[in-house]
Amino acid sequence: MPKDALGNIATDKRERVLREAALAFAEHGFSRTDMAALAKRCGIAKGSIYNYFESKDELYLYVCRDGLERSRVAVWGGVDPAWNIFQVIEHTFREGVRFARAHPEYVKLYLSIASVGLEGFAAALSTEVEKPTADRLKELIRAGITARIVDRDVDVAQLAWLINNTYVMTLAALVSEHFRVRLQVYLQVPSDAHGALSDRQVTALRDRVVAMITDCLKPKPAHKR
Amino acid sequence: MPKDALGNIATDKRERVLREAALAFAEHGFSRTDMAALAKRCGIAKGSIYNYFESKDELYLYVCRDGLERSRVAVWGGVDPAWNIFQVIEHTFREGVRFARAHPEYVKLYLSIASVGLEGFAAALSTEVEKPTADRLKELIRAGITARIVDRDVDVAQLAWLINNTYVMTLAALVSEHFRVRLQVYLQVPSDAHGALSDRQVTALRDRVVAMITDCLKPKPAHKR
Amino acid sequence: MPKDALGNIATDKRERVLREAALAFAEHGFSRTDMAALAKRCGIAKGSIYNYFESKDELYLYVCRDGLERSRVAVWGGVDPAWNIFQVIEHTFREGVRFARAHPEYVKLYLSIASVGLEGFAAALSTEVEKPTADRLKELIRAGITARIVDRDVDVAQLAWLINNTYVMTLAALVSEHFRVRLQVYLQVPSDAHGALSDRQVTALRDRVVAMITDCLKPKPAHKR
Amino acid sequence: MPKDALGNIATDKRERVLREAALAFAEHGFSRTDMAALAKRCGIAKGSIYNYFESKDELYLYVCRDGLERSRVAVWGGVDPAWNIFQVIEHTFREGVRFARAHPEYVKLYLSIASVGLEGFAAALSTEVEKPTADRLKELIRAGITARIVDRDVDVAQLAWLINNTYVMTLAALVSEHFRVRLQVYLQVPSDAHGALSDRQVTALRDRVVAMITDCLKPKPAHKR
DNA sequence: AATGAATGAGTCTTCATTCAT
DNA sequence: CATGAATGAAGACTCATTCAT
Repeated sequence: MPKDALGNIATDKRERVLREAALAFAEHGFSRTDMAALAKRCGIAKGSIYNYFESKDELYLYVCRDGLERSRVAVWGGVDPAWNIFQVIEHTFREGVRFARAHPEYVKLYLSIASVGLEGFAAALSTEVEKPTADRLKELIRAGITARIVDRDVDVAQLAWLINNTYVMTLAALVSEHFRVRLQVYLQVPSDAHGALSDRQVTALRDRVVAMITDCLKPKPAHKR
Repeated sequence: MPKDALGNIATDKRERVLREAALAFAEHGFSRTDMAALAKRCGIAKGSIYNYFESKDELYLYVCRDGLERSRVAVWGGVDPAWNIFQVIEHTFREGVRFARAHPEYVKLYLSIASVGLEGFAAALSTEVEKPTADRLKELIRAGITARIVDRDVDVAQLAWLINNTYVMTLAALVSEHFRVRLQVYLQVPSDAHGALSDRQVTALRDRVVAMITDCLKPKPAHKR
Repeated sequence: MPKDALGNIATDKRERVLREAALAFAEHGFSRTDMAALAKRCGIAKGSIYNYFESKDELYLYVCRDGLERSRVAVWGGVDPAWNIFQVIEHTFREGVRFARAHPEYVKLYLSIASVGLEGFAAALSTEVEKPTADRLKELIRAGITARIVDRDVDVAQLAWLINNTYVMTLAALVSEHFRVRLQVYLQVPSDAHGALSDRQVTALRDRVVAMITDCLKPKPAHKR
Repeated sequence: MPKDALGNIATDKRERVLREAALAFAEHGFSRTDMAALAKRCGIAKGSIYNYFESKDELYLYVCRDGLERSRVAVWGGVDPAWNIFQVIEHTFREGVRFARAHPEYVKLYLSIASVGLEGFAAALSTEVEKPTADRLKELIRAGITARIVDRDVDVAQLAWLINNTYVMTLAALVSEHFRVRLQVYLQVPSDAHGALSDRQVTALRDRVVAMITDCLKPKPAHKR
């Protein structure tokens, strides 16, 4: 969808544009991001952006897609096909949290695609983004049931949804003021003066959440009989 | 915070302004909502809005707050203090879903306070909105444990968070394109041509979700022994 | 020119309106003075001003005229018809300075009628305001020549103009940032931290200026022969 | 202070903008000058002005400064360092009057910086504008005293102030309705139907004023003895 | 491909004035 | 005569996009 020119420029310039655009959109939101200011951040001329992309909309869509792909690679890239659901959850939550801390802008962009006023974008991305994860989670749960490491009575789809809800809410808490406050109100995690969570707290939180999910998956003793 | 004039005008005019503003902000988002167009929708002159509110920002904040209060009343207003956690969940999910279908705009506004670029607003509202629900849920779970209708080993705070996550995601699916698609991808709920969920589907979904939560809460057979 | 209503309201309310209007116009200038804010300062409703005056323009004109009349009374009111030019200058400069310190707003309004963009107003007021003073000054100088206390060779009209120029510039320095700075640059009068002139400095300045004028008027020794 | 773009555009376009802005501000005053109308006068788009200047305020300040500099060059540019005070007064009044007739807008802008409501601007400009002239005048008077062409008893600072007061009032009379009326009331200069002064009258007026000043400076016969 | 000046529709906000109560 | 809500034209400023160089 971007213009050919995007492929013809130096790699580091392309990376710079995509990075700064992601940061800008994440920081100010779509509407409040100023193309002129963005160009300046990128160290290029205003007009140059329009050599790479047709419009602000297209740039936004591309940056979102690109960011979601980067997330996917970071979180699922190292997943071993041989792993079971517990190993995968352990891994994806760990990598997801790490990625959210390293690149909050991409998580923010993910959250923003659900934003009011941007539904036109969402339609294009939602399935594309959610389907692969949903399918893998469900497949892993089913495999877990077969392997008798997951309770046989669970509602597979529902549980996959719950796991991903938890994942999304956990990452959201790391990048969004609102979700961080919400999480703290529920889980009573103290925050420092600026409201940020420490590495230690984040790790503890992640482990606590993973434990909860594991607990939901585990075969119930009563049923083992 | 609004100007005195807001309190001096006819009730139905005030309601009209608040309703139309909520609809407009929910439909287009904060930035893309045009004050002139909004005034026209309200059937008043552009300048009149500025007799009621200092600025677009103040109007937005007021409308959000107002909408959140309306949600609270609709969902928690009919809760009987004598009810246990299961009854309350049953009730709040039922009323929450009903409210979301009747007034998707308010749910959208709730989701929007987490939006990028509006974090200044969020700070003012997040705790105010989340705390009461969090406290009540946790209190109900604790009471349930005491009454031996809830598993004694659950992590109270975590479970309250999980319940509310589920609530939020369910309602979000009713008002947001992205969350609806996401839910359908996970739960494989079919949608009609326009992507909307039928009443029947929504009811079934709600019951399925409530059942899952109930299942998480119930004392585990293994522990009963 | 004002409406009848102005004459029908309590005297203290009328005084309040005229005083606050003078202060407001002097502080912000005509264009930047807000009728709503002015009404609030006056402790009356916005609409009430329009019961007294047809328009902002009319109010402004009336306030200017009123202020100029007050100046005239304050400065020329106590002038004894028997006094000579030196006594009158002594008196008017003393009272003028006193008035400017007590009511800088009226002096500011005088200066403002010369402002660009308000020439329509000026036309109505200029002659009305300047003529009486010009005539009295010239008459006094002529009488001084007859009485041989003023040099017989002076250009009467020119000197009257010069005296009034000096008067205007002196008062202007007391109420206007620019003219104060200008005067200080020329006369090297030090100012305090806020740039204001002390009573002592003002008195000294006034006497110095009056002395200069007196010097211009006095018969030249060379001519006495 | 203006943006870089101002320096990058064609010289004639820049000159056009500065000229039209000076004319517009001088004609209507700051507040009543409409940026959209100004842009049209300049033959450019509304937004273009904002490529050159941050705001209306900045444009105004720049135009004033620029105009004052032009005045300075026009009036003082041709002054020969060897000239005495009489020659300089003769020259500056002649050139000042010529400039005021050719570019009344710049003289109006000078007068406007003293206007009520614009005092913020004045602070920045007053000293900058007045100091050089004040210093040169005082130096010339002092040199005149040394050369025995100026009365040794004059108050140098005061006389410099008086000379400049006269200069300002004379030029003001050429560009401002109020000051013209005021001057005519004092000096009984007749005006034509439109109130304007003819070239002949202006020249006569100028010579009369210069003569008065010269008279104030000249050594008094009494002292010559 | 790069630049950045030019554009003008669009947006928020102000404010003098009116008028129903 | 008092009030203050209502009006809508006006005005400063923004910004995505274009295009000549």
